[in-house]
Amino acid sequence: MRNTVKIFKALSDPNRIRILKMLEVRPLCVCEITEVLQLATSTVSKHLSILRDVDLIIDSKDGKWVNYELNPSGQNINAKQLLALIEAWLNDDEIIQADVKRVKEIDRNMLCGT
Amino acid sequence: MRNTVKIFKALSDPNRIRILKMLEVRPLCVCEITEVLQLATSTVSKHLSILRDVDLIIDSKDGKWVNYELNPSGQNINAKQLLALIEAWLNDDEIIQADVKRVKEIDRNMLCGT
DNA sequence: ACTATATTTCGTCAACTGACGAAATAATAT
DNA sequence: ATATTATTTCGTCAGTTGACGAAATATAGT
Repeated sequence: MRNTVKIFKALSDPNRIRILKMLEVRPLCVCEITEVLQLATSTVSKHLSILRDVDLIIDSKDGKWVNYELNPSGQNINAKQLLALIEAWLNDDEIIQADVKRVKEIDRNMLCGT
Repeated sequence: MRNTVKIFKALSDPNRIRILKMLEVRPLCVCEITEVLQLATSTVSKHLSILRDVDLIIDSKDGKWVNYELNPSGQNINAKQLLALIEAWLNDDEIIQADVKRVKEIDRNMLCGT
């Protein structure tokens, strides 16, 4: 029960939904997501930790970057099923479409480092 | 997007999840749900209005009672898919099992009326 | 009309959430 | 070691949420 509520809470925020839809395109680092959402880095980092905490996404270090991606072979059945639903949702949404377009344009080497 | 977030928010509360799982057993009136959850009537009524607002449940008047039930032929595809998921979830949960048992014992004529 | 019962609406309050900037931590490069 | 860049953690603040009781509304029976 606790876990079920927790995962729904994790999905109860537009910015976190946007992050999940962006990660459908490809894995992203914090600075790329920050650029698209136009939020403070600390805010994005918090959102990512909430999503990771309920197994919707996983992270991996890559040098000074941290890559986040959708949790593929999720051991968490709830997370897996919800991710599958969300993949079919919101693809017509204006904001989501703009985010996806932006994700395809950006490159962490342009954005973050010099 | 707004609707998607709203429906996840509706599901982000343990008492509202308990209500949905109780309604899997049978339609219930506010006083029956109040008895099981042991909350103030006004609180339960508010929870129900939140669930109804996102098409997870529907209501119908029956004399002085208001019956609530899961939204069967939901026009809202999101709600429909989520209800299907939740039906498969939490059936091993202690609280849910106790609620279901209680729902089967109670009768609105005992509880509310004389 | 009056009473009783079921439900909803309203106002209030404590707890939680999402936002930010500043400080702390981690890794790379000089 | 020092500087630079990426990310996380912490403290703070405004806005939201879930709880309650009291008052309002709706229906049934007398």
